[in-house]
Amino acid sequence: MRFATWNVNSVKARLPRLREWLAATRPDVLCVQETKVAEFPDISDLGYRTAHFGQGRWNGVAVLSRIGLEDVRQGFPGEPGFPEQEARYVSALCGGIRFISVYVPNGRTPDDPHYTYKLAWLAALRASLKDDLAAGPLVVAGDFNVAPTDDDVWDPAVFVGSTHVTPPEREALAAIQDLGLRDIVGRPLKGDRPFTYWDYRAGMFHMNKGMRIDLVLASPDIAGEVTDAVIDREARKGKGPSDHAPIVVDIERPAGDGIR
DNA sequence: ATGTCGTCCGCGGGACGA
Repeated sequence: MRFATWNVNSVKARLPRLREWLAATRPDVLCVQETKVAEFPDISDLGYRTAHFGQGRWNGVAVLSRIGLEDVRQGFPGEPGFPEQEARYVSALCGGIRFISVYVPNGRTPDDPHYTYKLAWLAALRASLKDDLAAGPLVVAGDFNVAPTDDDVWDPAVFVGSTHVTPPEREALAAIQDLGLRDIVGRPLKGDRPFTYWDYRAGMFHMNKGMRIDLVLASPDIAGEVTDAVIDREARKGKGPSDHAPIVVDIERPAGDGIR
């Protein structure tokens, strides 16, 4: 079985590349972030069903699956809003695994109300995941907007005083992992840094000045079945890429336990 | 790092978010 996560930065702008990538990579399940549309485009011709929580101009998350899509949940109990709920969480059961696609609030700057919102959102997500973990195998994947350690940013000195690297953000993320979720780090296909995001500006991708802010966290049973995990930097190249690369994970479990 | 790209409004390019 193969699954993946990808912040596409607008599914409308990315649709040709998303379709090509799905056809070439054929994940059984894909967690998508930043769809930026109200309705997800029809990709049923590629064999995928879609669970989408869209908001329109901002945010938007989806789970795409070709191995079944049951018990869809848009948002989670106790989820904070700003002030209203935003489209940052959607989950579904696919082949007996709960796949959760998350787009964690950016936080903007540490003195911004959005930063407080980010910390509250992560704490509430932790409480929700604790219940989900008790129910069975799960994967929570997406754009966490937190670099777990200084090794996960191209130059820690540049990020002093910025969001994504502050101790409270890292502690909130660590508290989620401490539930027993394992961080499945993708292999970089070039260089030795597992970055998943490079700013569009200033040739950052070309210079490999990136960040690892997209994460795949898996329950122990799933983590123990991982045979490979790769950051598909090819998807960050060329004309009209997202600023994030997909993380593609292979596990030895047969796709969908026959549920297709 | 603030060098780009996406959205919206609304018809040209500015405002905003990331």
